[in-house]
Amino acid sequence: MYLAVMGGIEERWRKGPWTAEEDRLLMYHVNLYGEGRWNSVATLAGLKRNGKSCRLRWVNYLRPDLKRGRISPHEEAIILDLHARWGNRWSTIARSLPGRTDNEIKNYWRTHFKKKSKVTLDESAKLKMRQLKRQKFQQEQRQQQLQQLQMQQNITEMKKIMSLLERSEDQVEYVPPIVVEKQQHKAYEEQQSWIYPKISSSCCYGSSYAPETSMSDDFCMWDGLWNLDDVQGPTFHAAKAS
DNA sequence: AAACTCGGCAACCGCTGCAAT
DNA sequence: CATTGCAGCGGTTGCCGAGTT
Repeated sequence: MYLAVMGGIEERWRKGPWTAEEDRLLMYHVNLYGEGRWNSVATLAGLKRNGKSCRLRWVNYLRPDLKRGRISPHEEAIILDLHARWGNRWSTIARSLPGRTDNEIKNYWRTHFKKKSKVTLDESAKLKMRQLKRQKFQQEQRQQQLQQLQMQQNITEMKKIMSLLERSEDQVEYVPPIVVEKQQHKAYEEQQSWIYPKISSSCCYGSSYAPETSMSDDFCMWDGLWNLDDVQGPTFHAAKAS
């Protein structure tokens, strides 16, 4: 959106770094009226910023619950772990790190790990990468297993129905589709409960992985399977492409 | 001292999903 | 159902300071 002024066109919205005064105005209005409705915050506060810019400034810099300072080794481990699981879903990762923003984590990843993956990796990092990739691979395997189980179940279900249909019609107890669906759903949940470990609903980090298979046994195989430059793996790319 | 490189970070841009109309 | 506006997300850019040549 632009505002015509003498001698040409000038942008209506201010851009670039925020001043202390702008910060003060924004903080004052958010504290007064709360988060959300960023476009009206911008105009009410008398800021020449668009709502988007206001939101970003608040979320990434002014929010009182933000944690300042360097990322701790523990946080780094969480980032690595969750990135292996979620890929570049920074906001999802940020939810597991209270006080850290998606932007912060994204920047941290880019400056620290993106480079590390290209430059020489020390052994511990390599080990970590392998572990993470292996976990990802196992997850995919479980997914496939589950799909196969579902298919098998559908087939047996179909067979059951077919055999029932073959019998005389009045002997058949009619099972409404909704009931079949419910039974299938129940069976599916049962399968999930043993294929997947219980995952905490409140916090995505902290959920346990499936039990580790012996590290030394399959290490060579994993080593050969993984291309260390490609951290995200085939599933991630496929998902992204679709 | 000047030029250059690089890391870190704030901010912008384009896109998507969703709710309201 | 189509349109519109908004919030949120991920990718990218550009600035700045510190370190190096």
